[in-house]
Amino acid sequence: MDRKLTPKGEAARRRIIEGAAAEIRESGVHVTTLDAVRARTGTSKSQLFHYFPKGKEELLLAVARYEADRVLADQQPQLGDLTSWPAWQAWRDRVVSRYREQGQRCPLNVLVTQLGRNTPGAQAVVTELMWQWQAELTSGIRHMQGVGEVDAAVDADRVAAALLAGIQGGVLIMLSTGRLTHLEAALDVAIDNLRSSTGRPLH
Amino acid sequence: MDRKLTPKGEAARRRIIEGAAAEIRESGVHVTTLDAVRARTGTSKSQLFHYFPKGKEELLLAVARYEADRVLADQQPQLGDLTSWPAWQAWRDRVVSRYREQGQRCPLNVLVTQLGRNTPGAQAVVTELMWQWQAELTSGIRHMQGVGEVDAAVDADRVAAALLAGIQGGVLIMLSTGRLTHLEAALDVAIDNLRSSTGRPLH
DNA sequence: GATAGAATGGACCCGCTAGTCCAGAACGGG
DNA sequence: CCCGTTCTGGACTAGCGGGTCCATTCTATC
Repeated sequence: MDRKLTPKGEAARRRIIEGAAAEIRESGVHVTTLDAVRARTGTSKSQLFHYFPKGKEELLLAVARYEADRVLADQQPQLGDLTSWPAWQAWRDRVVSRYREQGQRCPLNVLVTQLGRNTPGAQAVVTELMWQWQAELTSGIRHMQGVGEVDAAVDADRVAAALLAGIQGGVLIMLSTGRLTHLEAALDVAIDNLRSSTGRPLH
Repeated sequence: MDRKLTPKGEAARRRIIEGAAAEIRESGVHVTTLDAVRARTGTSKSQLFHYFPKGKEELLLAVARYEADRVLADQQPQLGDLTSWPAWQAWRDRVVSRYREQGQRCPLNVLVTQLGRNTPGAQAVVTELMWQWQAELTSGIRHMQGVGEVDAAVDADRVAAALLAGIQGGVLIMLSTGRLTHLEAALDVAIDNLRSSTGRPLH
């Protein structure tokens, strides 16, 4: 990983990763060829193998890391500040509008369903992403419990897990059907249920 | 589609589809080669193109239809009989145990994330599957509203959409992380919220 | 400004895979 | 039993894509 790279080399390496990521987002990982990446980034075959000696697999792993970082970053600062109902709503709107914009070019889904299946390394990246994402949601729910807006008896971690699943599924269904309704439903129903939990009779 | 096929031909065609489906479930669609299907099903190259003249794409579409049929069939009869809380629980357990058994070899996910992306035809198969699945869930919720077990003010279709998204995401996360917790959480939280909806103060 | 190591260009190779083709076997209706 | 159709076997092709290799140019440091 930490080979000696001059600034120029660093820039080239970065250019390759970003170009590959873009190419993969547009075309899918199994359609993307090294030659397409090479052409898009204005590099040569030997550069690809110079910066990623283990070849395509190593490049894909780097792309996975790159995309994973973006997924959560794209939801900030809202995701890290789920401290009131308007804040929850703002985050919800942010998520929905982001997925509306990007349509079929979905870094998250590419990462989870295409990159994440190939190697244990990429799988670990996905797992880590899910872990962090859920931690943010759990933290938001706990905060709402702290200020009495959510029933203290709610299992924050379980609800966060369910919400995360709903988001993942909503995105997946959007990519299959072209409709955002399921993503919106998952978010709205989850938030509604949290909001109306206070004073709800426990079973 | 309805070419003249003798019983023998029908059987061969069927054998090819099932073999291809099994191969794809085990190895993934982009790894599965026609030669692997050929070897597994004890057929020859010319047979593959005899029964699927348009080649691999046509075969994959047939596999998509085959797998889509199985996904819902595997949840029956429970999915079609969501008429009491124990019945809901039975369906929930059925789903969980099925996905626990099959582990990484998941027809649903192969269909949605690998087959469904290639052609408009396969995409339509996936959309249709989601549509039917959600209709079954909606129908179950409406029935519970009819017998007074779920608040009549609940938007059955929206809650069903959210639940479906949760299932899809739960399965997806299971395939990424190896854990069933998110699928279970999505199912349990959704059912819990339905159960405790009666008498809940509406926002 | 010399020199070692990094960065780049691009031709080449090899294996793999979808798809073609033709010859021949099996089948079914008359 | 005959003949057209369906079914099967397997060799062959064409092109693509990952990976190798070596020659050349650039860059940093002393």
